[in-house]
Amino acid sequence: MGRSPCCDQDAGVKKGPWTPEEDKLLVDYIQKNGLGSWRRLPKLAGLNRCGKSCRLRWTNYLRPDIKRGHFTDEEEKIIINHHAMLGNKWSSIATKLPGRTDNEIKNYWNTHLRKKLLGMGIDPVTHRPRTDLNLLDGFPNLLAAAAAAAAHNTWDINALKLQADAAKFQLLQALVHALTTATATAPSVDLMALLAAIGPPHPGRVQYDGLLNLPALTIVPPVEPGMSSFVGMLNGFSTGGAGSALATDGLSPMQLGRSGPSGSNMTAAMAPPLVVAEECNAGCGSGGGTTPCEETPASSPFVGLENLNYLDDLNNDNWKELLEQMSFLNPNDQL
DNA sequence: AACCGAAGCAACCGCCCACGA
DNA sequence: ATCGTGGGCGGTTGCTTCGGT
Repeated sequence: MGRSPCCDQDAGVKKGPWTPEEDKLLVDYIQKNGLGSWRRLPKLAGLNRCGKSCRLRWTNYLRPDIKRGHFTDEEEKIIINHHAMLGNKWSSIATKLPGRTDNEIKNYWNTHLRKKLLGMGIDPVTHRPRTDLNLLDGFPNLLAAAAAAAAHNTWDINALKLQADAAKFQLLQALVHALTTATATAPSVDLMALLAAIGPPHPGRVQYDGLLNLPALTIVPPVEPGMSSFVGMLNGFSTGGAGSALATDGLSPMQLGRSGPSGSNMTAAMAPPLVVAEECNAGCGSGGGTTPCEETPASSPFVGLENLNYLDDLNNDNWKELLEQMSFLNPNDQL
């Protein structure tokens, strides 16, 4: 097979930015003759460019149906949703955005959306909440951002809500870590009371006071640097908590990582996925594989989450108080 | 006004696959 | 079955613009 001898072997072909004159030659030729062999096109069109360069210039810039300008919120949403499912399959994502090129989407992702997700505490690669404790530093800001997003009804409210819950989850981990670590100062009684207050035991809520039943928790070595794993919590979350004081109701299935019935997917449970790649239900054979699904997903990863009542939690001042109480933790003490 | 670093983006590079001979 | 070619794709580069000092 081998790599095709492309323009890189053609001596003297021009590289770099295209001039308006070159653009005109290319556009005129394609309008007159249509798309054909890109390799032969430069010579026929009178361009001192390689065919590949002509193709890229045409598909990414000169094509008449190209839509330029700022991406709308709706387009951003589509990109993020599909990136969560397809990964860096920019061309596949581009098919969902008529007029946008894969290159433009890729650049927009790298320069805007990636940073946006990072700013929200979301790993742009896994679309899961970042698992480092530094996230907790920004937890109050996260709450404020989520509240602001709710007030303005912006699209990323669900992401923020989920992220806030993920942060809470990590906060609980930090708390349990602190409570079970000899190096930490003994928590105050107020902190204990606060823990219980955050999660009153009613349907649809994690029974956080179960965390106080620490002997029931099994501490295992960190699954990766900076993370600890609490089998007791994990089992409680993923199995419904038979024998555990924890209930699963307070966290969505997505946050629970859709781990198997055994709860063995420890990483997923410790880092609840914000967006879960849906299995392709269009029969294309992809979904979980490397082949991008070309079909429109049956549902957005966010669909259905709107019904979850997160704002009550976000507005729960007890969380903010808990953060303040958590000051006994060494900020540099990673889990 | 000049300098400098960061950000944005167009374009290029090189690997890969599909397809026809 | 093998090979050559065309073209698609994701990653990277480098130029330009912008904002801060």
